[in-house]
Amino acid sequence: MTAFLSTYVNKVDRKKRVSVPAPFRAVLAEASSSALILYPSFREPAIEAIGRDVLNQLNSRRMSRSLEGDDFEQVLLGGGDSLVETIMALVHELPFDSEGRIVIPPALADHADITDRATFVGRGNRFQIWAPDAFRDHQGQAIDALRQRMANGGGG
Amino acid sequence: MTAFLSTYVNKVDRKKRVSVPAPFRAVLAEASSSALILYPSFREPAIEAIGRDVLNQLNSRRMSRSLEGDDFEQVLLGGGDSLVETIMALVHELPFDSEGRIVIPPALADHADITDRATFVGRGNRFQIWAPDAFRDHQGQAIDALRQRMANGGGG
DNA sequence: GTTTGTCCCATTGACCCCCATAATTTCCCA
DNA sequence: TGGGAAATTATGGGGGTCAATGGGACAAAC
Repeated sequence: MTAFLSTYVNKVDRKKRVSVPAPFRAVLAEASSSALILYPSFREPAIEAIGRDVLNQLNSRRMSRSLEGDDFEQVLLGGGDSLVETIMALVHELPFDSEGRIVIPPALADHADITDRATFVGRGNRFQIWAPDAFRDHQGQAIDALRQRMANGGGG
Repeated sequence: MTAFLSTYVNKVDRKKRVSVPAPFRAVLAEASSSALILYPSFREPAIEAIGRDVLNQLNSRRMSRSLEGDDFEQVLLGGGDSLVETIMALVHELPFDSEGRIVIPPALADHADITDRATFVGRGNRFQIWAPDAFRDHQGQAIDALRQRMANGGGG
C-alpha cells in the first residue's frame, strides 16, 4: 500500500476549487474506489482525509466485531463507539472534477479556517488539509517537541 | 540486504540535479520499489535517505495494527505516534531520471545548506546527504570523540 | 432572472525524458 | 602483466509532457 507523503500548498480559486496534489490522487486511485472522504479533526483545526476504502474497511471491521460478540444491540442501536458514530455523520464524500480538484464544504473550510490557500499534509494512511499559517505553527511546535524528546534520551 | 557504505561527493548542476552514487542506487534497486525517500535530520544539518519500501512496510504495519486492535481513533485521527506522523509530512519521494539523478527539494537543500556540491554518506540501513564542508567538520568531531572515548577505556 | 455548480478548454511553468560528452573503470586478450 | 576496447558513470543541455490554475459555457436549482 502506498502512503500519503509530503506536504503541498495549493491555491483555492474564486470558485472555491482546489487541486488535490497529483501524488495523493494517485494513492486514492490505487484503491478500489478513488473517492475522497473528508471530516473535521477533533484535535486540531484541520480537515482529515482518507480514501473511501479505508472507511469501508473500518466499518466492516466494526460490524464483524459486534456480530462475533453477539452484540446485536450495537448493530441495531449503536452506542458503543461514539467517536466513530459522530465522525460518520460529519463525513463528506467529495467528487473530483476532471482536473483533479475538489470544492471543500463550507463547514469544513470554516473548521480549518481555510480561505485562499490550503496545505495538504501527508500522514501515511491518511492526509490532512490545513490553513497554511496554522500548519506552519503546528508543525514547528511538533518538531520542537520531538527534538526535546530525542535530546532527553528518546530513541529515533 | 546490502548496506549503504562509503562516502561520495557529487556535483549539483545548475538545474539542481545531482547523481546518486551508483552503489547506493544498486542497493535501492534490490528492493521492490527503487524510489528514494528523503527527509530532514532532526539532529544534524543533513538529509536522511531511505528506500521507499521501508516506508511502505512501516505504514502498512501501522494500519493493520490499528485495525486489528480496533483502535479506530488511531485510524481516523492519528495521534498515537507523533514522530512517524511528523516525518510523513516532511518526507519527499524523489524519482530518478534515466541517468540516476535526483533534484533535492529546496526545503531540504536549505536544511542541509547544500548548494553546488553534495556529500553522500553511507550509514548502513540508510544514507545521508550533507554539504561537503559541514560533513568534514562533523566527521572530524565524531572521530575525535571516538578517540577520546576509546583512550578513556570505553568500549565500542 | 439570478445563482450555484459542473464540465470543458486554455495557459503557463516546472519537471522529466531523451540525447550527448567526457572521464573512469572494467574486462578481455595478448 | 600490460594495453586497449567496451561498458559504466558523472555531467551538461534541449524539448516535450503534465500538473496547477484560470475562465467561459451550459445546466440545474431557487
